[in-house]
Amino acid sequence: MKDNHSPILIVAGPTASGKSDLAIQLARRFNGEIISADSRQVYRGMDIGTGKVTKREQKLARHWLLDVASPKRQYSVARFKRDAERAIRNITRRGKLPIICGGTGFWIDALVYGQSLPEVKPDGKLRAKLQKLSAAELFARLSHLDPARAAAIDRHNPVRLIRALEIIMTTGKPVPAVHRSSPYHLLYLGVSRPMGELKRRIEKRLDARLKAGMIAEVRRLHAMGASWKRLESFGLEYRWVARFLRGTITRNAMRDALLKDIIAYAKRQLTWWRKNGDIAWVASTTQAKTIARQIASEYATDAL
RNA sequence: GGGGGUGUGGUGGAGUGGUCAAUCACAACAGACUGUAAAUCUGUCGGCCUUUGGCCUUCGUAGGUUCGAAUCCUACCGCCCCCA
Repeated sequence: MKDNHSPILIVAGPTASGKSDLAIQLARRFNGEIISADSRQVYRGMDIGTGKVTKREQKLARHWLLDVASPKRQYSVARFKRDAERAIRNITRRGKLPIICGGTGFWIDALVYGQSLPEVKPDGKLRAKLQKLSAAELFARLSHLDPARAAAIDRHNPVRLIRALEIIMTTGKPVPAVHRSSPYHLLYLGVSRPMGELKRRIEKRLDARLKAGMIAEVRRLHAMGASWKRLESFGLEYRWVARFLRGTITRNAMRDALLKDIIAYAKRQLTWWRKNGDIAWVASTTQAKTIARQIASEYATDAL
């Protein structure tokens, strides 16, 4: 853990684990600022459905990368990486501790493990064209153009196949292999809870969101120009509430399906982190505080 | 009391004589992930084994018909509907 890299605290964890609250506590304790690593909280107007921290909570600790994009436009890992790096530099320069907090594992890893993403921007036209092809056809093309990538890719996954084709067709050269080292001194916390407890929290929170005006929020987004298709692609509350608003399902069916989907999502998040040996998992607030104390001493002795 | 219907794996629900351990969906479990990542995608899912195959036990219960039954017959039990 002793190196010259600047320290970064990460608070990751599945949805409804309580990581936002913990991050705020840690920020207050260690003079930190929070960088949200959440692929849906970057969008303006998506508040209730994403569980975005309130303005009042934002006063307790400064938050970065909330509300930085229009829901009508595409925000992506690459932009996140660039924006977050800028935020980290800004925070560090002022002698404060950057705290990455979020549930989007892919984004956190892209930022924190110094992966270089291929310099190929999404090409809407090309994607639209490729979308018409079946997975088998896409795979056949990729095998022809970039056999190495084809060998490693999930041949059934159109999203992956299309991006891989986009890269090879634009650059003509294969994607470099991933290396897993970090330019930062990582203090990687994971907030976990027993599955039963997590499910209860998810359900309770879902009902609170419905009561708090989640349906109106989605209606507003659509009125402001976010297409049904777009809302569908946001997943979870935005997907299911949009279906309800279009009248394809009842309110009860919406709630049931949504609950299942959120739970499945939490499991997928856990799968992402499970294999990551850098993470120190905390299961309770007390445990988090203990770890925080350790971090405090470490941070004081070798980081600054 | 009379008539009709129905009972399938954790759930819903197919299957109506052989190719059925039983379509499918959901749940459950496991996994992938390089600019859509709350998205997208994969595998397992009765039990056991020497696991591209073999064996065993399952389709309300008990018998029966048949070379062979989740599928046909009889009785019983449960549930539903109609008539009384």
